[in-house]
Amino acid sequence: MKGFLLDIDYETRDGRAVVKLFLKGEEANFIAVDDSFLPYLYALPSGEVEGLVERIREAGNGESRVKDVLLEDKKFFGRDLKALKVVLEHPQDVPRLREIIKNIEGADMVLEHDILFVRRYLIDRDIAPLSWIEVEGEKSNAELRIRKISLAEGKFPELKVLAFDTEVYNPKGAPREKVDPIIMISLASNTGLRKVLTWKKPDRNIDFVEVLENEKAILKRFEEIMRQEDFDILVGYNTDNFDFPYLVERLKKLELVLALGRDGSEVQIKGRRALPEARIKGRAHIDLYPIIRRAVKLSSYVLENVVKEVLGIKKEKIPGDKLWRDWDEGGENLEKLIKYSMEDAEVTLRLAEKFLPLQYELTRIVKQPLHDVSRMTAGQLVEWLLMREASKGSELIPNHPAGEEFIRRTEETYIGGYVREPKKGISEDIAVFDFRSLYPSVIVTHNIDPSTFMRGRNENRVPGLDYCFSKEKKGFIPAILENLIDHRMKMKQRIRQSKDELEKRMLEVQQYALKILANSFYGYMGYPRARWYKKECAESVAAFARMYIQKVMKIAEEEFKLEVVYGDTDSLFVLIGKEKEKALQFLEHVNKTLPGIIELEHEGFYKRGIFVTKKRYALIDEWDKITVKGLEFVRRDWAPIAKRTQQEVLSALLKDASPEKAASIVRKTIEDIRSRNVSMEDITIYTQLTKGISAYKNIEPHVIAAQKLVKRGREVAPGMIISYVITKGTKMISQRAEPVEFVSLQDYDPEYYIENQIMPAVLRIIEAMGYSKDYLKEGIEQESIKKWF
DNA sequence: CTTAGCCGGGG
DNA sequence: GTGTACGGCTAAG
Repeated sequence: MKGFLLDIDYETRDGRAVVKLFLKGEEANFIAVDDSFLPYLYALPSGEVEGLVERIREAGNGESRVKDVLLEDKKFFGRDLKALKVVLEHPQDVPRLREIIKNIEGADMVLEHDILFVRRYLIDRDIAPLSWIEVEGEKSNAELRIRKISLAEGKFPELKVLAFDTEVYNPKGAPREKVDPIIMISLASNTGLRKVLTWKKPDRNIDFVEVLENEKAILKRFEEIMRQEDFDILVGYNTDNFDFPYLVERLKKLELVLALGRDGSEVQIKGRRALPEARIKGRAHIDLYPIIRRAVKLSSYVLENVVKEVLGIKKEKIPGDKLWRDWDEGGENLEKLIKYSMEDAEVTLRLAEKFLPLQYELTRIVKQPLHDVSRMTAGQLVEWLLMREASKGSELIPNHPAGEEFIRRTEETYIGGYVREPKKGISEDIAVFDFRSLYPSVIVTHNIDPSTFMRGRNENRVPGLDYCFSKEKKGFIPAILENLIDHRMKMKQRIRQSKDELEKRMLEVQQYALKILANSFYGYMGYPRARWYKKECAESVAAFARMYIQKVMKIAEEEFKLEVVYGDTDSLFVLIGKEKEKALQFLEHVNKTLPGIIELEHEGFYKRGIFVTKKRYALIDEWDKITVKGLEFVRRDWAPIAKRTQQEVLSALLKDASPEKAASIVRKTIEDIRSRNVSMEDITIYTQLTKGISAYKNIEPHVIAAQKLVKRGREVAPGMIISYVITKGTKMISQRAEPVEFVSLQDYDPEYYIENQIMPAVLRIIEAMGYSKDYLKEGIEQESIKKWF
């Protein structure tokens, strides 16, 4: 039978671990089970093997249940060796045996003792989630008992995706599980479902509303819809951290059981100490929040902002204190609330359509469950890819670093990329070049791998270091990376040839997934938690890269007489004047001198740029599109006026090339602040109170402001956004934070807003203009820029 | 300068 | 569940 693997899990039946595969069949969904797979670990013998085998078998007698000990030929960091595979009864026997073997004489090391059972199953059976699987076996109850399993061919099927959002009554700031009910559940699916489940009837009929008796009833109805429509994927926004944990607590309180899992199981919240995650067996639960955080850099990840930046949709947010009032007041306010809730689910679905395809592709490359892959960092993705490749090539998988080793690694540092000190100020007609995937190319070209690393030789030597990398055998990591890069090149070729837009889009996502992975290998080797960590490798990649970028800069300056105004790691910015052809000649020449797959590319032309310091600059292209790096105000506890002023200054410099105009904008803003010609909104700073006031050790401005709210008889609770302004006075800044509702424009401290908000935002840029203090002082008798402003 | 503590998203 | 985040920023030391 053929099935598309959606999810995998295991459970214990009669003391035996049974792997459960959730499959989407060609006709119907089904569950297949496999009880033939046993957990194991490896022990490395330090000397004579016979005795060790005996000792392990004896140690296993009784409680620890050793099924078998097998001598295998394996490799460890490329070296051939013998390892003992210790096969056990149940995954939970593994940690116990691990401890026993560690203390047995003659065992050097225990390996592969912490690989989750189902993940190991996927690797060893060589199957992958979101792929078609051929299973042979016999029906037993509602399940198929697997006799044989293998990968199969097939087209990616339509997956049924449900986006959902819950609204919770919250009269005291953050809602309290024991008291505050869930008042709405909104649903939007790619099968056309649009629905808000609630238990308060709006005055007028709204077609997508289903009014039920009470909270319990909407929860039950949610379960019913889930089971009837049998969704493959469930998406939400911050649902790991809020919606599902809250739902689970409410269910306990209401003494209600919801079987949302495909096998009738309940939602499980895992990882209490770290970040929680909500698992729904048989379906993938995807929380878009962590995905979007990794995928796009934004100043705020509030849903409304994400939707605005990513989808270009304007959507209003209902502030926390308004939500419960709207519910209480009913009438039009209730209708508004219902519509907003519906909108939340709808935009979540739109975001899912945008971000899920990449997760699908990463899942298919890394070959671990979608639920897990969607929560992995880039380093984890690389690691799972390496783990599978290691097993294929009988490489033993190294352990994660233990306590002290991890600390040692975090303390190891090395020199990173080369950054050229910029020519400060405005430059015109700039050509930008960068190396195509420089770090991955260096790893492959120079065969950089823990197993090829040597010291004190001369072949393939790392510039400036006593390291070199043998080219005798292709390293484990470069081999995998090369494969990935080849694959991606072929994909890009197919994109160029394809005429079918849909196919192009699919291939585009695939090549992008490969790019993400390829670009993560360098970081991985320098990541302290990595199994294949090797500082010297990461260090060498950076050293080779520095050599190449410096070499190319030298060619630009000495052979082509092009002025290099800036460059960072893998890029260089040169003044090209009006001779655009020269850029291409330079490029062609450079590429003849570069070895292996290392290649320089032309990134673009810009008509103007401002360079402030390393990593801080702004460019404008021929179509007036502005790119800003390192200057943006990403923190939300900046007053709006500071950010706006910075943007206006940048625009004056880039579009008008007018430092005078920039200066006058700053001057005008300062005047406005001094003369109090600003709005409250301009100067209000927002920070969330995330716990009770007394729980804070550090007293920050928003905490002081919250204390003042309490003093005035207002209730504050965790979760409230505190809006405050900094007022006049001589005390510390934090002591001068006042809740915005208790102050007027007469109270704020202009000097604070000028010195701590406006100045940091614009001063660096203004200074980089080569704006001598003298120039700024012209006509104004002041000593410094600060005073002049 | 380094170190310790806090924050995010959700309602 | 054969597992335990993370990177950025601020105030204090």
